[in-house]
Amino acid sequence: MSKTISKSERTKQLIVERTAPVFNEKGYAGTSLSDLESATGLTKGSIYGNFANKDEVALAAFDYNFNRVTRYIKDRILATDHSIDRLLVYPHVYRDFLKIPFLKPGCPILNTSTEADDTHPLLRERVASALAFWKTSLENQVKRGIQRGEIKKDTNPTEFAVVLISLIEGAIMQAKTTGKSTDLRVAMNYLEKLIRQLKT
Amino acid sequence: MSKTISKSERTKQLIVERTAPVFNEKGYAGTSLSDLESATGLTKGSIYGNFANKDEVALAAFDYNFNRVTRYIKDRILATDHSIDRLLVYPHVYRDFLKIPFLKPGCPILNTSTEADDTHPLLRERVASALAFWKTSLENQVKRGIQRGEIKKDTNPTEFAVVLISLIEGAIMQAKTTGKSTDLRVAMNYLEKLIRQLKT
DNA sequence: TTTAAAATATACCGAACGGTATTATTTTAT
DNA sequence: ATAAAATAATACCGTTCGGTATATTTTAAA
Repeated sequence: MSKTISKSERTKQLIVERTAPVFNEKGYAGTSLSDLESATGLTKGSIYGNFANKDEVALAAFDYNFNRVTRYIKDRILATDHSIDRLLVYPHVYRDFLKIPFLKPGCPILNTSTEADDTHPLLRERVASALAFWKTSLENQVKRGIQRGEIKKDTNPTEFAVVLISLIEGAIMQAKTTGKSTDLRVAMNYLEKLIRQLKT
Repeated sequence: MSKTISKSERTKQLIVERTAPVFNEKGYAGTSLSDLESATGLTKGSIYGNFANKDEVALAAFDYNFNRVTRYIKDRILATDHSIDRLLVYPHVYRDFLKIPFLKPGCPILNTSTEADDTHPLLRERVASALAFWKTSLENQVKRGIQRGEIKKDTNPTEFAVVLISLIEGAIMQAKTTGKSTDLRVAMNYLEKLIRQLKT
């Protein structure tokens, strides 16, 4: 099927892969074109032959970073069956968040959101979509659990989703600031208790 | 006592007051010297006569922003007596977070943390101190409540502090990203329930 | 194998960056 | 009132910024 991948498509992909970690670590304003050059080993001319401007690279980089986390979580969720176990994937993964190499610079949603919310409408919009996707996915997991009789019927899917996201993102912020994952573990232990209480 | 406030001290204060909101909105890397000029109405020469460099202005601006939030909360806490009521100040204040003018650009801790954690050691250190102060203060409030018999004895002060901070910061991030405070309210309603459950 | 097209590198643009030496102007203390 | 000292404005520094026109190389089709 996909026998022919054009050269430009390959370099485009390379640019995104190599620059995505830089954008996640340094932020949009903090990442310069020369950063992009040294990350890719390409020149400005080459990068701008594949992307219209810095914005487009940043947007593609965010998508790449977000998809990577999403895939990481999804793989682990699909490896389990019971709804409670599926939800437990979150505290289990995020407990060791800082040990996952490609997530050292933090959560792309959190990093990008705080920088872009008041300054970069396009990027903010991407983050908003990512967040909405995550939230809906969580709500659906809860609903699935209720239908299957694995999760208490009076559970509020939206409240659970918002609380889970808040706990994770808030705890990551604390861990990144202190440099220790103590608080992250405390928060994830709490989240785990919370999830187990949902069990019928 | 403080009859003589030197001119330089006054302008120093003016620079901090005027630039603090800019730093909170645009971030450290996103705020330029010309931004500082237009925010203060002063020239570079004047600003650099009072501060050694951009870093020092940014550090002072962060302290200013953090103290402002802290004072805002503290005033409301000291106006109540019962430990549960004191803790309830947090969800009550942060529910309307985005409506408080000087907090429109978001929480200074959250904004500064995500930008500085991997890029700006001095600034990161300031945020770490601010966060530690907040956490300790929360733990002490819980301990006070236990001593007074107002809060259940088996309450874990550290866990409560970490969870409260996570819920607040995580929910702010969501609200800032979506532009709506719906999720912030959901999270604060949950936090309120959580606090009421601590009551003896 | 030749050749046109596509992709990349080179060399450069004006603007904005953070920062500073010097000059002009206020304050302040006498 | 005045001189010294403190403060602010001006004018400028070299560097880096994001971006681009042009030249060169690489790729793929004929």
